[in-house]
Amino acid sequence: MATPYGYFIRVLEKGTQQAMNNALASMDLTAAQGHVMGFITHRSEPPCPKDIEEKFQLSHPTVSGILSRLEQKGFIEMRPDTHDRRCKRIYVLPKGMELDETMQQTIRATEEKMVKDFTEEEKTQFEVLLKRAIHNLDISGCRRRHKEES
Amino acid sequence: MATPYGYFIRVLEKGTQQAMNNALASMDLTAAQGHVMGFITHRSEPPCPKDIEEKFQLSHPTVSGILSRLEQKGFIEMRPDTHDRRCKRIYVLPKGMELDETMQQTIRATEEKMVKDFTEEEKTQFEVLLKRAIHNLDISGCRRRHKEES
DNA sequence: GAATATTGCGTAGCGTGCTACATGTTTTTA
DNA sequence: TAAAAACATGTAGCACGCTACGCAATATTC
Repeated sequence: MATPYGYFIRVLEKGTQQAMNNALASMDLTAAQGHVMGFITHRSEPPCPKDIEEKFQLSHPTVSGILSRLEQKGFIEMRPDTHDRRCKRIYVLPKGMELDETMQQTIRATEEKMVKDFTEEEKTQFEVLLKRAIHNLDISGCRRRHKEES
Repeated sequence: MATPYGYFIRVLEKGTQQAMNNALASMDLTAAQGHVMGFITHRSEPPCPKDIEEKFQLSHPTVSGILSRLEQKGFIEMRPDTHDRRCKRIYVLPKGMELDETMQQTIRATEEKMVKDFTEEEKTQFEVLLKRAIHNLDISGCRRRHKEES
């Protein structure tokens, strides 16, 4: 076992997940739900589930489950698109809007905590290495076809 | 959204997970199961579930589930410790022993693919930064107390 | 226009992560 | 020795990843 990067990545991922969960718990949100809420709130157009799948590289059932829970909590609402009835449009409800500011701040604070003693160079390096590692594996999240980055 | 490290970490973790799953699928193993099998096989003493929890920073129910599946597949066997009947000792069965060589090789190959175009310096740097990020979050996996590194 | 392919979503079922609670076994304390 | 604390494991129940399958709506092809 030369250098178990996989181990560190697992632990780090679990750590960030947990830190986010703790930070967002007071808002009745999980980490995944928080990220999705942020994305929906800051879209010019109400997105479809499909957009979220692509953005976060998640499978449909995963996104579907997260959206159900968000809907159940009264943060969002889903209505079929008027033109293409296959698509569902996701609308943020007032209760969901209220979360936004605190949530973004919380997410940001947690991100920053992780690299709190990194120099600017190290931050850049870290991001570069993460991206290259992702590229090397080239599963690119799922087996979805590539699209131009949005 | 300054620098969403969290995003890259999630994607990278998912990528390695998936790569490992694909690589080990032919052996009827998942990534998690493979890592646990490796640990059990290369222990001088047959470990307890507790040892695995500490090694991989996982909760008891998680480890418990993985071990059940490994046992069901006939790779391992669990018997109560003779001296302390609270503990279960985990023994690798012949069918599990057979896996080892191929499995270790596969895991290693996937790890190396991830950093295939990294210089030695970059590899070191990557590991250092991952460790520091983990330390900064200091959830240290779970809420378990620290122990001397084994 | 009709048959076919593609697309978007839903559900079933599983593995892996968690917390919270219960059980039985040691160890410690009184 | 008896009561209490600590410890290792088990189970219930949930969130979130996945694959595989099915259905309805749109697009494409003939």
